[in-house]
Amino acid sequence: MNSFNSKNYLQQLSIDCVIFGYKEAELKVLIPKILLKKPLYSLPGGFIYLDESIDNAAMRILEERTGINDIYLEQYHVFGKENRINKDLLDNMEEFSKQMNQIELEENGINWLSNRFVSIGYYALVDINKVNPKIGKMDESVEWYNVKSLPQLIMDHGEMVEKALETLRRNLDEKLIGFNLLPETFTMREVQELYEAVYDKPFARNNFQKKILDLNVLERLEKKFTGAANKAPYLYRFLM
Amino acid sequence: MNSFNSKNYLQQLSIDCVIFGYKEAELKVLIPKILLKKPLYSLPGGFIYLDESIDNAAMRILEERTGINDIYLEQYHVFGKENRINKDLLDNMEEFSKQMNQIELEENGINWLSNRFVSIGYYALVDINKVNPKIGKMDESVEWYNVKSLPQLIMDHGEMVEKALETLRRNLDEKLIGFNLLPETFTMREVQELYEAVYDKPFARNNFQKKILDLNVLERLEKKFTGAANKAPYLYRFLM
DNA sequence: TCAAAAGTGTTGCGCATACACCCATGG
DNA sequence: CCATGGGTGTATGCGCAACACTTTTGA
Repeated sequence: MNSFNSKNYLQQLSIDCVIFGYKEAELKVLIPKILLKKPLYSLPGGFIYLDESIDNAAMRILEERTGINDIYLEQYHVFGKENRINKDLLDNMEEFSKQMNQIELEENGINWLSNRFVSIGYYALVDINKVNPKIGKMDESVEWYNVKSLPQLIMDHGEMVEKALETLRRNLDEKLIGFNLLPETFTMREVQELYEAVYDKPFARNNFQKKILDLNVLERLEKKFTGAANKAPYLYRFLM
Repeated sequence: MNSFNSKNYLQQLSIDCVIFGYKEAELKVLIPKILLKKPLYSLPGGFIYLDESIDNAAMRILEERTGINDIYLEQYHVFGKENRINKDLLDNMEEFSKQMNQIELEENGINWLSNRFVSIGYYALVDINKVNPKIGKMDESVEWYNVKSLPQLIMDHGEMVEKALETLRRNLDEKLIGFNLLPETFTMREVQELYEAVYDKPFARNNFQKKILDLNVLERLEKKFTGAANKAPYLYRFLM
């Protein structure tokens, strides 16, 4: 891996990704923890090469983090307040950077990071079972957090998650993108619990089943016998 | 006015505005014509000062063009293909720039404009009667064009209008933003013709009236007598 | 009195919701 | 045989679309 060189990137423009996953009836977001004295949590992000489209940059950043590359991905908002500076990070790098000279600062991108950045927000929907979260160079760990109980995030990243969730809610029904969060086959109960996690409200079981089946985008497969003392549910596969 | 200095702006990031107006049952877009041998049409755009939010930059650009500043304005998409360069403009400035030296090129922003730009798309809804389009330094003219018969636009600006119109259609009902396109008072027919212009399809008069009135956002005022030999329509005012 | 445009009412359909019931499964 | 959870059917209300009818206006 080459050392950091800010000259390769578009200046003062970044990408941040809200990566949604789903497991055990919870909508989750992938959040790295930055390795510093005071723990900082931030969205996975990155920069755009001079000869790279913003969509490709987002895909590259996602692949770096998740190891998978056929991900549902959508640009949803640009965050560009005038004072959008990564103050949390800089405050906690003071002692770190004091021991460096100017050249070292440049080489490690510290000066670069002290700039104002306009950030393009993307959200991604992944099958959480296929993801092997990769810990970045600056990170201590990467974890899935329930979207309802995220740790405090740096800068405006909390707001970025909020807006991503709003967009997901608006698009879930219309674009039928929810199935990107599920494994290859799933039961109707899983679909319902996913919807309930996204909208944070219950749905009536019979009406929900009817609504989803009437979309005509699911193929009914064999039954799933779990050993439980009840009727075995059908498995489904998404057709599009 | 100061001479152009690219150092004052965020690099390689621009804003382009699709300014919608409405008149005579037509949805219109404000398009400047760039002053060159070959006529070029482009969206009104500009750049972002280093200490300016992107929303404020968009408002400033709009005010420069329209003279009004309480405009409905919404960021809708970022356009960032890898080769997004203003080739049309550069091709037509060759002889122009041949006669300049390097310093003059810099001073006039010609070199700056030859860069790749990521552009944030905004759309605006204005009361066309309040606007006095201002001709920019580089422009030959600024005109309102029917969105259905725009001239050929440079770069991806045609695509930008398309996407802005899609967004407007999605938001018109949900956010009740259409009234920004109408004058202070208006008849129900005008509202309907506006909707028909936006969606490019007819609506049934009685059902449309009922739908709009049931929103409870209009105040019914006095009747409007035009001298025509038919029942006088009510005037309405938008309440929000 | 008449044409043109505005205002209002009625009916039917589709969709979402609420309630109810039956079925399969393993202990 | 029973508790549990899955699958399906029916009634109701609301919003939208299609139809019809009445009212106002100035020539």
